[in-house]
Amino acid sequence: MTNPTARPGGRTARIRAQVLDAVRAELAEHGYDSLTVDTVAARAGVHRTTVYRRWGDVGGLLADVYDAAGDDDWEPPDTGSLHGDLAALNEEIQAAMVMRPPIMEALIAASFRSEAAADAQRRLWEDRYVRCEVIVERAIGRAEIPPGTGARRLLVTATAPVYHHLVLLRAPLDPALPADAARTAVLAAVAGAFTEGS
Amino acid sequence: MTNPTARPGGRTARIRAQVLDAVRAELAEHGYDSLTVDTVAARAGVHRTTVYRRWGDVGGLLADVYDAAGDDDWEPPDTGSLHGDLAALNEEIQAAMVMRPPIMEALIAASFRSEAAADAQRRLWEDRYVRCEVIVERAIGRAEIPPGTGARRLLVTATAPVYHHLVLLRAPLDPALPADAARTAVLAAVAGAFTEGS
DNA sequence: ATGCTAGTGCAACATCCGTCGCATTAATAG
DNA sequence: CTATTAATGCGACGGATGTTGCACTAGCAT
Repeated sequence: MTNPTARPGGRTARIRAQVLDAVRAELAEHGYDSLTVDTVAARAGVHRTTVYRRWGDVGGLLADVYDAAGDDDWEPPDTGSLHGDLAALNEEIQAAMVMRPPIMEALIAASFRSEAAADAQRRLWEDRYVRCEVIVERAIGRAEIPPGTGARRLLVTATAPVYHHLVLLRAPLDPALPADAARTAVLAAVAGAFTEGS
Repeated sequence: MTNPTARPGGRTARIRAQVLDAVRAELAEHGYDSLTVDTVAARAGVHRTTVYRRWGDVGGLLADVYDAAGDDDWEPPDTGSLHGDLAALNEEIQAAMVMRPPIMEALIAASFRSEAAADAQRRLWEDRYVRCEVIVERAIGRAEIPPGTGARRLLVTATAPVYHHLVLLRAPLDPALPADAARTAVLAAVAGAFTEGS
């Protein structure tokens, strides 16, 4: 017996699909600036009130777009070397930040205005870091880096400069940065920077 | 002969001071959320239009608060070791992000909405990184790290994880992170991660 | 089919946000 | 002191942003 109050029927799902499609389309055509509840509702052929009631604000819309995307098929790169994996990962991050439609960029911007978007962003990054731990495990298996290397700290060291450069400093894209940051993290890991006992 | 159109007289300066004080007070009492042009104007005893004309938006106000602060007296820490300097620097960054009133945090949030705030932020960070280059020079002088070590890349490697943790991931404050990130950067620098010729 | 009701459409409303034209004030030059 | 003219005050406006009450539509159970 399902919850009698729930009603995930055809119309609800259909409207959700219409609205989320409208968000993606609007994002692709006019970017994050013109992404307002009104615009999305009009494009989806849905009344403003419906969007406000179900999603609350723009951040809620983006968060739902992200959850709906549910990119559960994503896997971290596997190039055969730690440096190759990290560099490829950083390239993906850099590409995602410049991507059209700029979903990633929009989500980050929205996370400063909406709690829902901030949560979606936290969930996304947490998920990604967990999935990427296999990169470190493989490197340990290849004896590239010492056993006991902390995966999370290594991954943050490798990727943080890319985010810092593009999101915070908003500096022009630096093609060498992904590989450079990856190389730095590898050298630090080899030197034992991420092993527990000092 | 000064420019006859300029008029930096008493009233202009007085109103600027009133408005900037109001921004700081409002920020301290109610945070960044309730920091609107209207609120600030009312608190400063100034008309809304005046604020809109001179500062444009909330980002402009924050940018001017920052410029007015003009912390030209700031100097990077000098502890006697590269690791000590970087760890102290990261501690300062972490403290600035938790500081009350949250000027730094507000400036970052505003930089996603206002071009003026984004510029102020860029200027601030650029200035800080340039000033911090002396940390790397001193370390080279002490023969802690190889000559030719790129200051900027070393500094970004050391500080980016702190920003990433607090601003993007919005994770709870990690007291060990400043020292850890500093240690990582030192190890990478010693291993030659930031020297030009490979 | 029929009734129930979650979900939606609709319109009116209250704010907030930013801009504009014009009157007024006050800093500066002479 | 007087004239000039930035800078400010003021009110009104147009548009965007959310909210609310009510009617209605369409899933779902029976």
